[in-house]
Amino acid sequence: MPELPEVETIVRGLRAANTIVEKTIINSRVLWQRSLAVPLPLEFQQLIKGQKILAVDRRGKYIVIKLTSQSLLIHLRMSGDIFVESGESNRNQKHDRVILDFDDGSRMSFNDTRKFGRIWLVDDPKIVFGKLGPEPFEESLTPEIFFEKLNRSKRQIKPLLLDQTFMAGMGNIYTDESLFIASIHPTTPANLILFEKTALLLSAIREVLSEGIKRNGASIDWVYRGGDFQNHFKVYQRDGEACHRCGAILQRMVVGQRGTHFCPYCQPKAA
DNA sequence: CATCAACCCTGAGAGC
DNA sequence: TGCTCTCAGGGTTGAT
Repeated sequence: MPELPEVETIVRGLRAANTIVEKTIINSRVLWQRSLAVPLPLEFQQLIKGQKILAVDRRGKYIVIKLTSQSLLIHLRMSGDIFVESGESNRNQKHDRVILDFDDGSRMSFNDTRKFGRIWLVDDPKIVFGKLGPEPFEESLTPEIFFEKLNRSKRQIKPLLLDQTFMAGMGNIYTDESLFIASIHPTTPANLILFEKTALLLSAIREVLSEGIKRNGASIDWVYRGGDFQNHFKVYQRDGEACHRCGAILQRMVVGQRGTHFCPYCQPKAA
């Protein structure tokens, strides 16, 4: 499930020389209509044809592809992935949903098994992510401001961190890992967390995301292959196993309708 | 404002 | 081997 580090890894790959930047889209194929959030397939194909790719960026979990006169936004959601290739492909193309053909004979495929991913072709990206919260690495997001944001909410800390309007980019994995590092129970009301603890949480978030980016960036090929961060989870999907820090048996519970993994000893409910 | 259920989907894993 | 059932999971929407 692509979260910020996975999306960042894909974006860096797409940004690499001779991948998609500077190429012109000469044709597009929409194999699953609902992968397009906006506009409708026919208009999408007419509008995107002839546009050149100028740059690739990331905002939260969105891939932002700047075109000549518009922006192509891609959200991978649960199972989305991007492949760029030329000539015959030995890849499983079963779940390809939208394909862009380039002027040099190569193509970019949006592959999405579960069909949750979405693509937007818009004049102004702000229309799509106008309400997104700050980037976790934004310098203006100081420990003081982070504390104030948390202090303003009575919501449980985990669902709050997953709320993209609070902060953009966090997903289930990195949230569980961050809360473990900061020793905060996932159901703790945000406004009850003391300043020192919130500062620790912010640095934990940045540490975990950086580690994720580093691991996925370690992929040999530019295409996202899953990286190897999954081998470094401290709590995620480790319920029933021993906590690396204290040896207690890690637990799983549902918080805000999400599977949540934590250490009952390191992350006591009293916080 | 906070919480919650339903929905969108498929494949993996469990149970038989 | 293979069938049926359950469920995860990001984000949106609508109800409480």
